Amino acid sequence: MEEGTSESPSSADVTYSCSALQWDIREGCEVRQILDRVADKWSLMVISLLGHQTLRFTELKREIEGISQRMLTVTLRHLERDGLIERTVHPVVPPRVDYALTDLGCGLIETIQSLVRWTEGNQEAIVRARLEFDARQAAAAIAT
Amino acid sequence: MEEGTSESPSSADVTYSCSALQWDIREGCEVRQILDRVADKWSLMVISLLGHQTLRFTELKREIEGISQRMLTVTLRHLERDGLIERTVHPVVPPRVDYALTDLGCGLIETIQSLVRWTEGNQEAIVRARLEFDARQAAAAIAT
DNA sequence: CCGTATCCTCCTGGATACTG
DNA sequence: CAGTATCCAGGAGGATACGG
Repeated sequence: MEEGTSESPSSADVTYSCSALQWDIREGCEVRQILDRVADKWSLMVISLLGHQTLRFTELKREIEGISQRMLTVTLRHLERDGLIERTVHPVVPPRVDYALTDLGCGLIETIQSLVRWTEGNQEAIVRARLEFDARQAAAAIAT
Repeated sequence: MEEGTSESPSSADVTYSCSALQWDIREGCEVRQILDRVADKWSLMVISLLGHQTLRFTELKREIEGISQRMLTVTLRHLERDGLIERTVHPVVPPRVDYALTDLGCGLIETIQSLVRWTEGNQEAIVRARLEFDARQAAAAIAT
């Protein structure tokens, strides 16, 4: 497992005061780490799927088409380490492992939804901004 | 500029229905893209700094210790493209360029704060979960 | 079934040097 | 001052094969 154990290998521990958001961003700061987890390519998929129900490894893999076995394992371990999901091993053959959201994980879903709603409410504006921006770029390129 | 122009180079356009979060995650979906922007290593720093006041390029670079000139430029372009910040070039010598948050950007700050508050409110639980997890890992490793 | 171990590729992002 | 261009190292993540 080479992914970097969230131990924050970089020793640069600079502190910035960001009063607009009322927090200090440090390398390896909590906020940063949670944000990284939230923005992780697969984490949100897993969290949202487990929002409905408990699922086992293979079921998750089947639902999340495109994820590799390795990345599903890695993602699940991260979420488990952070206490967002719970892993239950049933001592049967063939092995059966269930994954479920913890209370902490449920709370995160609530929070994320506000971000999602904001995005949905403003995505038209964003798309429009991008089109305008790209148009300006293109115009500038032609002028060269 | 090799960073991938958000044009979504991957043609895999799979759709999953995630009713827990009430949205479809597609490769290149809007929600994903905004989330990526929010979780970007430097974006939040820039946004929060511009939350107070208009700043120029060098001022931002000075405030965000550790950022390279290239990454500041890239980050600013992305935010500008999405309509979150506004870039004003003053035709003077030496050149002066001001960056300010747009209304859209201000709205994003509001939204992010709920995530930040959640993180702050739960970071003790998360740290505790990690310690327990790591302890279990260590115990399992010794047992080998 | 549920992983872990290994390899290998591509992308991100830092360092550096150069322009208007 | 405010970038752009180029090069390059390191890590994320996919494919594959194997183990309990």
